[in-house]
Amino acid sequence: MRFGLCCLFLAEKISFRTTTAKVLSAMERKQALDKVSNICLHNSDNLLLAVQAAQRLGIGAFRIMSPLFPRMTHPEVGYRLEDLPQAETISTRLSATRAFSEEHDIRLSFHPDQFVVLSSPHAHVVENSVRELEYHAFLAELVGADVINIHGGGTYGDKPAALARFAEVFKRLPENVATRLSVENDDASYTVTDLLPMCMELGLPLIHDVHHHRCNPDGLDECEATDLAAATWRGREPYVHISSPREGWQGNPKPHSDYIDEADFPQCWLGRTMTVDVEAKAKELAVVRIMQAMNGRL
DNA sequence: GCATGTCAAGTTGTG
DNA sequence: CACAACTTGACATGC
Repeated sequence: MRFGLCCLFLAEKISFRTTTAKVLSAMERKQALDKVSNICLHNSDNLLLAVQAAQRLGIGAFRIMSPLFPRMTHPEVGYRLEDLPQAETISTRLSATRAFSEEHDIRLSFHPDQFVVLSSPHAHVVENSVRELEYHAFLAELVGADVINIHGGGTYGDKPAALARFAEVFKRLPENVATRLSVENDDASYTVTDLLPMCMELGLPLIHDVHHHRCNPDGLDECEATDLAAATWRGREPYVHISSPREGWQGNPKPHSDYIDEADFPQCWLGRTMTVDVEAKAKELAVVRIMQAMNGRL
């Protein structure tokens, strides 16, 4: 079992920069490309530092933040890597990240944000979503990430119809996206039970988020959900997600706490081969703490 | 320096 | 009906 860190560090001096479309659009094109080039290089440098820090801390997976190349897909201020003055240095840095990650078996993934909705009835939403997935796949190929994980999206009052739209879009995705895509149960709409038939049909891996499962239960117990989701990975190492509720289980359980409560770690995960992404505000400190708490029982 | 408002994008649930 | 939540802060601006 390996544990994964999501996007950011708390104590380590590793940071990622971003910018906004508004700022870039107020600049001359060349000036904007200079600015974004500096940010992309900074982020590529820090991504290498991130996987090195993960390796040093015994963390076996890292989720890369989506805006590694900020606003790359924006219709007005978007750009290609080769447009950036420092493109070559940036590529070199990403290759180094890939080489380091492969050498030390650090698994890399992406989790595009809520705007990626393949089940939407709106053509422009789906179109933007596919473009966003292509951007993630482009980065994934450069750094050697094997998973791009999204949610089912909205239900629009009819889950089967929404999932049918999802499936149709999936079948048209470019190969570099389709071979990396996974879908995760969420805390409001789609459960493991909802997603499983589509995942089996499409050969699409299902990520079991046990916190979402507890917020949005479907009758499966955690072991059943874990087993069924794991089978969709067809021999690849399954991913699962865990977090603890900030206000405890008696309050609103959805907001994430700083650390993982050991009691929230499913017993039936013990001894399994899988990647456990830790979604906790204390970031690498939370990952290290739960790894130590579970030490000897994995 | 530090506080504050803002930032592309979707959808759902809460007050 | 506005707004927070989602995986989540960081940047730009003005004092």
